Amino acid sequence: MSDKRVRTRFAPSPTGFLHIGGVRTALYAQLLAKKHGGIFLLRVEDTDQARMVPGAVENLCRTLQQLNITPDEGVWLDENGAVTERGEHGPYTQSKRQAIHQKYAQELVAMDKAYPCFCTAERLEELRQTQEITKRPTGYDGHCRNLDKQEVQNRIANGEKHVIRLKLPKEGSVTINDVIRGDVIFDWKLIDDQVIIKSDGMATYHLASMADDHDMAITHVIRGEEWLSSAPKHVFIYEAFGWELPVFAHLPLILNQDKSKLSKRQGDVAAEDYLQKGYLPPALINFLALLGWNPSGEREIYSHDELAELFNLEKINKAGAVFNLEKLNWLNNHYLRLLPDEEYLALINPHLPAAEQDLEFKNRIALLFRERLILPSEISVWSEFFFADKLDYSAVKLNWKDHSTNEAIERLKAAKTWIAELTEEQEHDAGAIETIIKDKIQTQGWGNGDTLWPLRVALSGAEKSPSPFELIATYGPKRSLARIDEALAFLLK
RNA sequence: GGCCCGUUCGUCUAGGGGCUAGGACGUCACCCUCUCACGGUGAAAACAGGGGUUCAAUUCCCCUACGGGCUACCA
Repeated sequence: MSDKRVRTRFAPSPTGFLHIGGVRTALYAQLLAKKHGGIFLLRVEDTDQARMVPGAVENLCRTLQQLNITPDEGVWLDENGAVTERGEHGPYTQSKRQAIHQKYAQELVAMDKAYPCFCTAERLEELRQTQEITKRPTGYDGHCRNLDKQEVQNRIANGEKHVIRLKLPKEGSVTINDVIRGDVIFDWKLIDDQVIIKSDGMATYHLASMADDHDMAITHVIRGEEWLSSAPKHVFIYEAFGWELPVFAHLPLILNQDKSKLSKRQGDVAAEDYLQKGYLPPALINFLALLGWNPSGEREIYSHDELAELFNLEKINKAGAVFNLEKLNWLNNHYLRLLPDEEYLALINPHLPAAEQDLEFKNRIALLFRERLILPSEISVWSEFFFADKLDYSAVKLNWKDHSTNEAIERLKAAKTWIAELTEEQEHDAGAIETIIKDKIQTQGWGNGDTLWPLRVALSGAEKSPSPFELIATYGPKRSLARIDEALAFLLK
């Protein structure tokens, strides 16, 4: 490679949500640009008017920016959240480049590398059906490939509807050099004369994307594997114009559990859904980066910056990768635990009852369950008993194993006096509380189990919960004593 | 059907002509322990199959099987 500046791009079409696979494609493009001090740009491919979804561009940009995959150039969201463009190579929205695409198409026609085609949709449909019935490969039969020039001019002058097709070689082969897959050879005779300008005047992907990649000085075309089969057409266009080819990298697909292409049916594929559920951007980035690429070694955790430093196209895997939600969950828990307390608390607070006014109490609860959470929203289930007016003890056993109820009552009464004696410094210190209570238990000659179990169940109303020391520290003495009284009342009833 | 791509534990992967094939998630066991979670220790778990090449193939080549992508006036 020459030392020219690396320029990569992510070029989605605004047909709805941002697919999680698209996020990875965008991420790799950004990572490569970052690594080489280059430019990562966002271009919107909206040449198919029929599939346009209102608001999709904003949504796309917002999701990308939330994930810190903000483009250096091209389409982006300004401070007010409005869609704008920046950069010298614009416009970056393909529908605004129609005239440019038209000009390139005419040049191709002039060079005899493309031709107008007047075939109707009906004729094409008939052709396909005949081919299918006779079990021949489907494809355009070249009906308009060699029309008389004068006839073509007349028909166009008469306003006859037409498209422009590529005039591909009929023999020989073409070799695509892909950084990930090496040389891939295709026979020209098997490749269709692809439509590059539709009858509505809009270019198709094949022309639009190549023309724009060239005009925007893209050095590395990073895209999904589904494009590999059409790469010959793209190389043909580049070579027809004598343009220097970009580096091609066709990424392996992200798959469902059953190895089919990741689809909506089998889980969430929209990046925004993950964000909304509470998956953290660094966790998502870490996870996606390692889905199909690995810098070698045994590390699992990488920051966005570290990824940019280590990234390289050559180490991308060839095989598709199953989207492993379990691992994403593990990563999210990991990143949740790494968050500064302030940020963590801000994330959790919305999931705690708004009616509870004691913010300190709520914060202690949030911190208590931190290592158990995969998603912030899960706090509401874990912490439910803290906010309940009354606990229901009927479903749990307050006495330890085969110990008696009277024994449980005795231990709970003792615990009340211990809690009442806690100093202000001790009352929210689980460690100190543990030392004190264990010491008291020992002086009494009691056992940890027969004392701590009733105490913990009295405080939580549940068989499974954090330790009684943590519960006391989280509740504070007043609420702790009230809970124990509730349990006592239940036992003495 | 045709063309193209792929195949290391269940999953993500490391490795690469000679290794006890390594790590992570998940699973299981044990430890810690009043329960759960965390943490610690350990276990089960893979080179798709068949031919070559080679002193030696999981690694290189070929074939088969299986999986996937493409086969639009969609991207």
